[in-house]
Amino acid sequence: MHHMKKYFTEGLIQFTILLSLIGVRVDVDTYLSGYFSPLIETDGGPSSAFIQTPFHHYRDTAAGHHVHPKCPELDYFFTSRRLLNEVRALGSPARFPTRVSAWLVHLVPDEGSDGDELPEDPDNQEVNTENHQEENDHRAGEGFGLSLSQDCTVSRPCCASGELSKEETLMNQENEEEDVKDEKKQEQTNPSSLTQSSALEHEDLVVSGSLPPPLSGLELPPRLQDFLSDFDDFDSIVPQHMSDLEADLSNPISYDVSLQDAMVTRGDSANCRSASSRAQLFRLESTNSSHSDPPHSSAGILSSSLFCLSGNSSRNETSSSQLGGYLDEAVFEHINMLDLCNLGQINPQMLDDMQGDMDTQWMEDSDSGLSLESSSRSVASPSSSSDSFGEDESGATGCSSEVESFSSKGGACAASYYDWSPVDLHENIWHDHTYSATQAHNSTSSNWFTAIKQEVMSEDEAEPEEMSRDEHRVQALGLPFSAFQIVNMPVENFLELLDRQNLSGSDVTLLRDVRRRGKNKLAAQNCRKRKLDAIVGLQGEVEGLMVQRDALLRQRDHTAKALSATAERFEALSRTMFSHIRDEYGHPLNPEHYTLHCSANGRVMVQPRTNTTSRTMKGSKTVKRKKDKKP
DNA sequence: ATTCAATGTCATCTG
DNA sequence: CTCAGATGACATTGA
Repeated sequence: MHHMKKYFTEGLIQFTILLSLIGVRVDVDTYLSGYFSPLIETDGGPSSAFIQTPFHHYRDTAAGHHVHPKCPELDYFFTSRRLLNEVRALGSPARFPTRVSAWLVHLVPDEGSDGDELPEDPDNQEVNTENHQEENDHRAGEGFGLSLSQDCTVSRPCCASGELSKEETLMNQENEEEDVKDEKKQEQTNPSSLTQSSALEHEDLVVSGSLPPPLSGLELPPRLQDFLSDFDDFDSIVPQHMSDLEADLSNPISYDVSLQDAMVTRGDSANCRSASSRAQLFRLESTNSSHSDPPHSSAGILSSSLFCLSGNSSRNETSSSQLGGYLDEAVFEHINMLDLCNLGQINPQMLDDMQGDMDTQWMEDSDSGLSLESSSRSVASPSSSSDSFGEDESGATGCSSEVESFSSKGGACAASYYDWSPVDLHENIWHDHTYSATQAHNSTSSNWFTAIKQEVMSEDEAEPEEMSRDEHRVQALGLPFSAFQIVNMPVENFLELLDRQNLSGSDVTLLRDVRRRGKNKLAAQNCRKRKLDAIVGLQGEVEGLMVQRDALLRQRDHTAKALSATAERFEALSRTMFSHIRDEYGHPLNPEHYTLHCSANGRVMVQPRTNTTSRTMKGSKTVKRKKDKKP
């Protein structure tokens, strides 16, 4: 189920982003009405929307597990972030043809099936014209009228007619898989090279594939070039704000991923998106991330909560971050929509099959420490790594039991996982990572042991092995307490424990060290989280100040222009006045040597200019105030 | 082999 | 003084 959902989500997201960027509003609800409709379409050949990079297929395989080895449950988030970054990188059109060409592979055979000469094909021209129109519409901010169904009139027939051979299908898939493999490499290497190669590959596909006879190889490249040339102007296609905001997108603080922990704590629910806003995909007016919709979405619990992350990430962003807001919301909203709709329609057999993979993922999910929120989800993984009971505690306030139940629910685990309410998730993710210390402290002295014991027992069941060094040391003492308990028990109980157990001095020191290290570990984690919070806050502050600075600069320019205009008017008025003013000899005054001065009482006086004072100083006293009446 | 991020640990300070 | 928490600095680990 995860495979299918992720696969479809990926494809839809990418396709949606692609279409949205060229101004086509995509209504995915038509797909959601029938969950497997994409499958039906892909039977006849890979629909352009669903041959997109199947990251999760890769991630779920042994070869591709490295994609997100630490936190598969946050895979949505990271994948969305990765897609988001890709889209952000589209500020330069270099990467874009990779996706576009994948789309074109289906577009061309469809047109070829009509048997028309491509350059003269009116439909084709219509398509191109339509694209241009969409682009123009998009420029005007009105290009959201086209629905997916319209677009599918281009791509679907080729799938239905099965004109794409199996070979071509496989090649397409391989292409996409290669894209997946090269995704990371592209990040470091020159993106244009791969883009070109990908485009070439797709072009080769088109040329050498099972194209109908009317489509000769000589005709296609110009067409592709024409089509791609449309996207060469991508920067101009994309709304102006996109390019305006590029600088901000290259923000040196990459809090998109790394600082998510910091953002987590800022996860006020007010920023979460409501599923009711599904229909407002990619609308400019809906892109302000400061939504106040409560996070009561019934679907996409994890993703919706992660959207809170997204919202938080852009919460402090000012206008210069609007693009991120647009894309974040578009991407996450799609995920939110697709996330968990119609889960009940999944074949139970498939669910069972995938359960194994899922368990494997969770088993393989290993994260030392807590990774704060992320690892808090991985409590269920028995292979949690080494040196910490912190990951045991990472369930923190009550999370472990839920995850425990999650991992034990068999085929329903995914559903139950997604059945977590957003509030629950918030409680489990956005909680203060003081772990159960607060819980233990809040509990009365009589039940502190029970509270800790329950938590630890569930965790011990989940992780009978992989104990930390301190855990091993404590166990070696033969004490009926775990390191977790020792860390989190009240100090009076800890002292009582030290007294009762007839421990040697070294053992007492060991237990004290265990307790100290455990507490300090949590403190360090909190400290780092706060630090990231501070960084993000400062970043938002800087952005706000930059906006303020820009506003002040604009205001200064405006004021300078007004002042200049006023000075010109004053000069003109002065010249007019000087033309009527005469000295005692009846000679007109030279405006270059004299200036009018308005006194506080409203009187207007004639004064020699200061820069000419040296020349006219001697005579100025006599010339001054010859006439102070306005004409 | 090197780099880097994440995390754990220690020392120290503060309330 | 002890304790808990905060934080800088360093070590370790894994990608």
